Amino acid sequence: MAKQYEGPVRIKDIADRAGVSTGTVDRVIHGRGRVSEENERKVKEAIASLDYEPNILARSLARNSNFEIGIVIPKFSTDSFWMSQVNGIEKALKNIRDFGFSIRFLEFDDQVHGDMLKHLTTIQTEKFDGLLVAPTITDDAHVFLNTCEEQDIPYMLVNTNLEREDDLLVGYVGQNSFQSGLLAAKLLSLVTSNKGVLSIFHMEKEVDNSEHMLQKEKGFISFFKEKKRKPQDVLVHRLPIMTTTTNFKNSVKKFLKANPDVSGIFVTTSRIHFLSKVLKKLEREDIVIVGFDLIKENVAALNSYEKMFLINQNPVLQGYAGLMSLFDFLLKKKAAKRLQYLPLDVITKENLSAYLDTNSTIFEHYK
Amino acid sequence: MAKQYEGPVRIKDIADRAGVSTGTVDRVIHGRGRVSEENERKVKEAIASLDYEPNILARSLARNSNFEIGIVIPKFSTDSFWMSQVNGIEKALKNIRDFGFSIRFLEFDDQVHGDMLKHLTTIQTEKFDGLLVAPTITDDAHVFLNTCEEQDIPYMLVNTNLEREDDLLVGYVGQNSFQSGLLAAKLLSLVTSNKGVLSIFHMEKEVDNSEHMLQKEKGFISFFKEKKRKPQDVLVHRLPIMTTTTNFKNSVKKFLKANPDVSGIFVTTSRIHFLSKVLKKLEREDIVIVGFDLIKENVAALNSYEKMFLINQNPVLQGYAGLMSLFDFLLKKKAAKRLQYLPLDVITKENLSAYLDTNSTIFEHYK
DNA sequence: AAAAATTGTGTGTACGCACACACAGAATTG
DNA sequence: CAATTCTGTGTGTGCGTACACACAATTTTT
Repeated sequence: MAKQYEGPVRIKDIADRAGVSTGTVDRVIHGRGRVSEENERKVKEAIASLDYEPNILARSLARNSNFEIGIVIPKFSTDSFWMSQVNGIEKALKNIRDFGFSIRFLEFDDQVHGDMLKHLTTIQTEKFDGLLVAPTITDDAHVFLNTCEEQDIPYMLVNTNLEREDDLLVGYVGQNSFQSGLLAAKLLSLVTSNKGVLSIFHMEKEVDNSEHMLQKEKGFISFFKEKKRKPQDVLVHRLPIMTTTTNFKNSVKKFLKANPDVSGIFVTTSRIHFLSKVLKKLEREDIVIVGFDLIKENVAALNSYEKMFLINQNPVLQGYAGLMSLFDFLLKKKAAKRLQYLPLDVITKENLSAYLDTNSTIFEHYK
Repeated sequence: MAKQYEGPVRIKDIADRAGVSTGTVDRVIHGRGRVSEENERKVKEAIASLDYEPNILARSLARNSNFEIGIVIPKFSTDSFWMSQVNGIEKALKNIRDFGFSIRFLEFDDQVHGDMLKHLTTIQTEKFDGLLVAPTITDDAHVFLNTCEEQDIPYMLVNTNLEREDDLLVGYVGQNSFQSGLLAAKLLSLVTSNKGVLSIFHMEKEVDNSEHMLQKEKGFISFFKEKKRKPQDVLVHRLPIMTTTTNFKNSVKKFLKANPDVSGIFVTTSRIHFLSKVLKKLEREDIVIVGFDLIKENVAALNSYEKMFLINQNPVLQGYAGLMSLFDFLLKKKAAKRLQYLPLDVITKENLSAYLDTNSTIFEHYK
């Protein structure tokens, strides 16, 4: 009773079996109407009994349609983290270009509140088929995404997750910020042998408007709640972004004078390289530090500061997976997983070179 | 001077530019000959200057051929490492099925010398378009791969790298065994603070026939050469695979009696869970151990033995990347990178759950 | 030296499959 | 009976592939 293999079923086979033309079958498949009930029934029966599945290659080729995806991320020309994201995005693009996908960058300055909104008119005027958005500034992002909803444009979030009830929200890809805070706490705890006081540095202007930083803080603190250490053992310190290096150095100096028993510091951004330099100058290299992202300044810091860990968010993979999810959503009409968390890679001076060697190659051939 | 975007370059564009027909362009692309030097030069110039890349959809559709790939790996029904490889392979297959790819498993027992060779007649009789081979047993593998050469079947190596001068060798994907030995040495060295003697356990029947184990040993030892520690500080110990657990326990016991100052052991296989159990029984949990692979027995070991590290080879990614490389090679006629090293993930009790959470999702949507 | 056969070089075009438009014929309406 | 709507067919398109064929240049045969 095994079904005999007759090669892939084509639309022509359906047409023959139902006694109609391929055009009619096509209209049934796409619900374009203009088919008598009688024929529609026959065609559906034929599709079911022959177990027809359209050839996705021929479909894409024939449709000959273009999908334009807008990439809404912080300006990347000067930022190696976002440059890596673009890297991943372009790798994904290479894979899906033949399917008619093209991209357009809509950069904004994430240090300027409201700058993201300058792209609102572009979104409204041109018709994008999808957007890849890094909602780094929470309130701006919500305004922006509300407009996407109005324009009926599906969007994918990267790097920072926002909770929104929205059918057009394809999903989120990035790190689990809460988990990364937890991991940072574990690392500091392990290496300092639970001695001294630990601290969180938020080195960023708008902390309360940065969802991922808040999540990292929560994760960090929750580790100590579990371990029954007193909450007083954790200091949260908010530093505005440095206007001058001297400025920053002085505020760290003041902080250490007030808290001489600090044994570890968790920096919730990629700006940890500023801290490592200052600690060296202040001769406080006994302090263990944990920060984020394998940008080049941090690679240098890792090599010169002994007690330092980096947690990498794998920006290349983020960009790659982000665009691919939109592809899946638009072409296969397949919902992406709502939350795609990427691995938290721990990098030390020791495994740095192996990490750099290997991670560049894993996308070589994704199709 | 920016290059204007004119839509995808088609084969017709090349033909126009070179002043020939599409057929001629096609013959140049595929090296089918019958093209004058003059025209060949013109076509190649046009391809280069227009940055032509063939539309992979149209190519597959037109070629209308099937590719059958043989998967030659150790039997996976009872082995969770190879099961994960199959997992990755099947994920890759899902992506490339529409391009006419199908697979067929040719399993062998890697604990039985020569078992791999039972598939030789299959290779010779049926015509495979490509093979994905795990050359775990060196001499068997060479015999096998020589036959591939005779049959003109391109092959991709996974998990274990072999040096072969061979145009049909597409590439290798897996870990850098030498580097992983180096990393193991670093970890042990760090945690034991350079006190005591370190040892390598090869828990496998045929060590000299397992290229990756030999490489791990070399990497491990080279670390200490750099650090100017005396070679005597490293003991290499070869254990045959255990016939009975008691048997194994006794040989470990004997080893520890002879070498009471051992502070760390590097196990070059995934069988580290046997060792952790024995050390617990012998009350030598002071010994730090490093081993390979996140198989379920090792996950359990990780949770019950404090001083243990695992280096993961990411089998899912290996299988995935292996098959995708063959796809690239056969369809895009693009040579894969000869060596694709995957990241060396260090896993401890601490980051285990985050690792398990995240790593499953990254293939969701690769196309 | 002429004719025939062989080789070299190149063009034209029918696939593969799904899509979508132009159009034809039938049924329905006014 | 003409005009409109509905239903369905035919066919050109997207792009690359690969075969059939044409024509020229060269070699071989007579």
